Amino acid sequence: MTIKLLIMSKITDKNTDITLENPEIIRSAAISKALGHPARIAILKILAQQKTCFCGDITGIIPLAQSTVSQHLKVLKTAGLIIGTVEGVNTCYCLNPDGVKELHNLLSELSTELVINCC
Amino acid sequence: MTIKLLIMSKITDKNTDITLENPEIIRSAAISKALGHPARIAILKILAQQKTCFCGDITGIIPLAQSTVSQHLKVLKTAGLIIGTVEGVNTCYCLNPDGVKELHNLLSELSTELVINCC
DNA sequence: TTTATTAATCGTAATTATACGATGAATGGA
DNA sequence: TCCATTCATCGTATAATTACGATTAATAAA
Repeated sequence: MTIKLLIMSKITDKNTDITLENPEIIRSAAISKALGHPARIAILKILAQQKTCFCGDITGIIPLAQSTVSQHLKVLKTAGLIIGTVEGVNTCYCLNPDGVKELHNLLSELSTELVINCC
Repeated sequence: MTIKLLIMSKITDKNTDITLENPEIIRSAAISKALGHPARIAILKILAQQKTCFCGDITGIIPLAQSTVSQHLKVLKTAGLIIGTVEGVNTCYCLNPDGVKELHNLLSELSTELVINCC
């Protein structure tokens, strides 16, 4: 086995081994955690439906205080699932394509792995 | 519109409307929350790989105290993602097919909705 | 019967999450 | 310039999460 292949297998191992240090597992958990509140799923769905919207729009739709909505938006932003752009006095939020793609890839990979190997 | 259709449309609305009371959103968030920790994703992957295993096996693989693993197993069980069967002094855990299917359906539906409508 | 093993639960401590109102910075309009 | 609007952040209270060791109940083995 060449050194290159050895390194490749190590990289592969790192992403397939079931370890708490596995970056795929860590990232999947982080994304799932961000999805782990009804308000945040609702926000993502609103952004998917309306493409872009202001923080105030969301506050109008979801019956939570403005500060609470802002906190949820921060969680989604920190998780890389949305992007916020300041437009004058408003902040325009939209889905982050990269984050959403990652979400889709990681979660469909995981859920497929689970359904296939379901007892 | 007949009464039946009216009722059907109401049921449909209940599952498509973006509300914090929408059962699909609530369930998706609950499942995501259960996935929201690396240890729990690792446990699910172990169960997918080994089909069934005892609590002690998992404790051997994941570097966490037995009580902590037991707590994570409880979270997954409460979320309906795994099943635990007492076998003598051991408890045999396996994936819950119904829960895993629900996970797969809800999360792929959500992630597809998000990727399709990504800016 | 006594002892060992397994795994759930209890008790506890530290951290994180969730919600709200209040405050403050930035911008737009009067 | 002054006021209104928007939204992030602060302060804060409460609840939930995460981790651990200790304990307990149930079963298996000696």
